[in-house]
Amino acid sequence: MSARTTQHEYTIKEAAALTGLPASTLRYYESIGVIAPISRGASSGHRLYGEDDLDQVMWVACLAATGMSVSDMKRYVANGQVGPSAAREQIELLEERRRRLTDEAQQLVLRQRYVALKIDYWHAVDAGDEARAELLSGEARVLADELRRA
Amino acid sequence: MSARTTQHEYTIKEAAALTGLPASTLRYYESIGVIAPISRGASSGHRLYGEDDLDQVMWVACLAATGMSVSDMKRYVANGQVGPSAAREQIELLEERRRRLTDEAQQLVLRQRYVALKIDYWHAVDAGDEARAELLSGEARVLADELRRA
DNA sequence: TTAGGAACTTCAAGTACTTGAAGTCAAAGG
DNA sequence: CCTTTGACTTCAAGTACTTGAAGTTCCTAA
Repeated sequence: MSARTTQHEYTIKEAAALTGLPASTLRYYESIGVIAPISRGASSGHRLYGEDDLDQVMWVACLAATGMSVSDMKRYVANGQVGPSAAREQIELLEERRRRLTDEAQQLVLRQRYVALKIDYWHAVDAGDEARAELLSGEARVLADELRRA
Repeated sequence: MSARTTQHEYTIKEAAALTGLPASTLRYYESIGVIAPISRGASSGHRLYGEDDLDQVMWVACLAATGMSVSDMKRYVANGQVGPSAAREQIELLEERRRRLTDEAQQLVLRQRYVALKIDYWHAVDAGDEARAELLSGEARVLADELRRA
């Protein structure tokens, strides 16, 4: 590393704002070892986040956003510090994430169709169109049947 | 109510898929009284969700999705009953839910791209392709920013 | 310099699910 | 008919925060 002399330091509140994680979660992640211990102010004992700390927290925030569990994040971050030797495990972890995201996407499409159907249904009920409401109810049933086959 | 003779019934798995709430959450909500007790199969004891039950669960799912606490949902459902009289309010909530699902879908696509990029990155590292790893690392950073702002 | 308030600290308890264990039930294949 | 497979059941324990209490420190302004 080169010119780190001008390393700015941030309070927990600033770090929270910059990474999008609540301050309470930052403390929690540190307490269980998902992120490394943050240095403290000499007199205050308050946490002081450096640029490097912020990078790490942002990385963890990304993993959390993809739905990775805390224990997996812990392992992933630990491996990231080890280096290229952990590439295989990184890939395995990420492949698993990808599979889960694909499943999620399929579920999401189904849900979008169901909600759209329900909106039409309540419009029909509101308009007193009993026949159309019944029809749309049937379509919801078809959607459920499709689900059984999938 | 009129032609409710053709009322279709759904398993907890189907109800979960259609409403977007996990089966475990459906049971949990029922156990704490957020949703009414669901009728059971005569011999099996398994829950059987009717169309009306599904409407109620969908309603509760909408409330939950907007961040309402469980205790508030309980009070809300207990006081203001759910029915055709509330069609307009149902539609409003479902429209909001549709918007959120659209956002979720967009977010999901970004996450898929992010994870795919990270997989490529680690493959590059594993293959010792420094240049490609560096390139992909930069791309991931751009995408991470997009992910956070979305 | 001293008072007040905002922001920080730890620790314990609460919330809202989520998962695992152990067992029941029902349709499909031999 | 019997076994296997898979979805369901309850209940207890675990997870991932989140909130609240009680106390300390920082900052501003009189």
